[in-house]
Amino acid sequence: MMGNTHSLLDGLNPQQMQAVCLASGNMLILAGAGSGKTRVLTTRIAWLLATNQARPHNILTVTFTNKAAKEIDARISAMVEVGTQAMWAGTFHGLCHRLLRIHFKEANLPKSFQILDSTDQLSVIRRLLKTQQLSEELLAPRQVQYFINRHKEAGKRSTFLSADKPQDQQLIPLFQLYDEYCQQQGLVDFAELLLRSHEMMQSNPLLVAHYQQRFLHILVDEFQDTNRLQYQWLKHFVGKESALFAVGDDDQSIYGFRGAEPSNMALLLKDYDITEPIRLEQNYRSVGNVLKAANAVIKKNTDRLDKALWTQDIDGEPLNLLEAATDKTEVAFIVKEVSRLDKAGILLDNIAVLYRSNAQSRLFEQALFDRGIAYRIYGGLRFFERQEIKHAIAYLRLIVNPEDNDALLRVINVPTRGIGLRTIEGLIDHAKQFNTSLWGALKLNHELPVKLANFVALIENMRALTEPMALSEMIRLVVARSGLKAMYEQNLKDHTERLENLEELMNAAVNFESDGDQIPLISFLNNAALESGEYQAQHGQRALQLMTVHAAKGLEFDTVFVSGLEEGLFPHENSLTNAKETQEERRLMYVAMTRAKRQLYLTCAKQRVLHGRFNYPMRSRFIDDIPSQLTKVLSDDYANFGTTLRHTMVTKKHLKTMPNDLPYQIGQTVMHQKFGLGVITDAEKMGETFRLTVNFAASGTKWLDTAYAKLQIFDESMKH
DNA sequence: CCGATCTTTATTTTT
DNA sequence: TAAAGATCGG
Repeated sequence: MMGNTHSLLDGLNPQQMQAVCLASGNMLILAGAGSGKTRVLTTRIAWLLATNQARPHNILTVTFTNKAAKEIDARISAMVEVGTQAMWAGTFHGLCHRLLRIHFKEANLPKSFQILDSTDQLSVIRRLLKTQQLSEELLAPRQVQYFINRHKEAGKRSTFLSADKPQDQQLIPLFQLYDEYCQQQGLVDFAELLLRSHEMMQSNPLLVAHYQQRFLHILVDEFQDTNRLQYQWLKHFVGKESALFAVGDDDQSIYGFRGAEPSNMALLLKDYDITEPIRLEQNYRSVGNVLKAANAVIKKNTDRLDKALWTQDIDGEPLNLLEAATDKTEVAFIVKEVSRLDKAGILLDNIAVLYRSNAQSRLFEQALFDRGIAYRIYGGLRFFERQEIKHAIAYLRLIVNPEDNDALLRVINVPTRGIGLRTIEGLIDHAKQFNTSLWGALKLNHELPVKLANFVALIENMRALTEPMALSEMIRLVVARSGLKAMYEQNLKDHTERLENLEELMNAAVNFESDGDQIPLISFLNNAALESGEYQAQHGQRALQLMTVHAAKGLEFDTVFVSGLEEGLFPHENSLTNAKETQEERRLMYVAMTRAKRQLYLTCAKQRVLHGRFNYPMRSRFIDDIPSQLTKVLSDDYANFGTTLRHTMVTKKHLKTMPNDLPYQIGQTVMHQKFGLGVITDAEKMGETFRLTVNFAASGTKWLDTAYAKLQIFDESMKH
């Protein structure tokens, strides 16, 4: 089983070598972007195995995404001959889930507890607000959700909170009520997975001893993204005999919104007496120009441990900059460029299009489809969050556990079967009265209205029929019998896609049919909440990679397009009021740029449709932070996109509202003496003059009358 | 009391 | 734009 140890270590630089071959003890590796972080992590595992310092079951590897976990597993398998099944590798949430399944009793959970994803969580909260007679206007469900999650991620239960602010007086009891409801229903939200297993370990020295003995090596990737609870959770596993190996980069901390505390890195040094972390500062990924540009952007952040990332590589080509006329021409340009690169021999897998938010993927999808370019979108509308999938899953959940109120409410009238709001309210009252589940209330009543009786019969009938079936067959039957299939077949608008997704659900189920440990259906249902759904087609096929910047972390590509670089989109407008969040946006930009090995394109549009409206954003501050000698400005070549352009501009809305004698153009950048630079977003004729709506970079939106306001048309050539 | 249709509204990032 | 809520006709 001994691999060749020397070939494992070939080509590592001294710092990487030091990290891989650490003898014992805990260590933090400060690893800049592209410095071989993942390589060090995986090589260390392979080295531990190859030199017999550890067996697979002694190793616990924690990552942040399922994709990263798979990647690590694949790389190790390629390096060593030992099977890695006994190794525990996964996300914090995945690992906690595993723990709770094994030790459900110690965690005080029912055996068949279900995981609540964020959408489910929100609807539970909505319903809770309703039962408490609290109007959503007074207390936004999202705010309640944020309150609960934020505290759980800090390791706090409602009972440990004191109402400092007046609003907390309402929120704390809600938090408590929510937790009671989840406990009673056997529901576990994402943060609860962590908190619950943390508490379980805390009160269970035997378990702690067991796992400390088992896991001699605990490796954590992307350590800068751990939150306080995750940090405390990790501590349970680090014993006298075990070694914690954490890898991170504070410049790549992009999960602040999820409670990530980059300060955990400093805490780690202190708590584990690490005097000197190992620093990996040589970048092996990107050419000089890309690295210089990325450094110029990140340098503007104040809260950072300054690092000196350098490369031996050549400068390479300048970065390509494009300010397109519209979001459509931006996409058209990128797609055309991709097709050119493809023909020039760059593999499509090696090209990525990145964007700030998932909604931006639609335009690309359309354009790529039209052009016949293979593409693969990661994330996006998560497979298991689509309504048709949720409906199907709710039926399955009801079959497993009829007491599942949420599942029942979701499908009792989907497809519509004449059970309306009144009936359901009556049912809820009835259940409350007899202190039972909704299903219990249905069974209690012997004179059920026909429609309700039919529903009960349907569920029981499906349960009986599917009992002997394989999982995928079971899903097929449920989709057909429940009427979901017929419902989507009738609905011509989106029927193909939804039916295809249901079909895909059956395909995904096949993978769980041979899961020996558990009842396939149960393990399938639980994975549904945690897996983001890499079940998209085109597996193995060479395809252009599309994803959010968040999803791209840890990956690298020959050529990278960062699109939608506009103020309000990237940096996102929700982050502009908060300096901390603006810094996170900047780190996000840094992550995006450093994904590129050889070529980097930065693009933005002067006009963009957002939430179904036209917007005229300024280009992103991040573009202006890059020294102009590193960039080359491209044009989106109007002639080629004339059709798309005309299509966008000549909408009814524009014909109606745009006075044709307007001396300016919508979308034009103008300079105002007092307000500075801005973009004209709207115009209205007011008698002889016009009232312009101008979005100023510094001071926001203003209305200006052309009779008074002196606006200077801002010449593009002045910028560069 | 249901269900279809109109209206409103809220839109980041991930597990 | 799309999903959730409010309204209206049967």
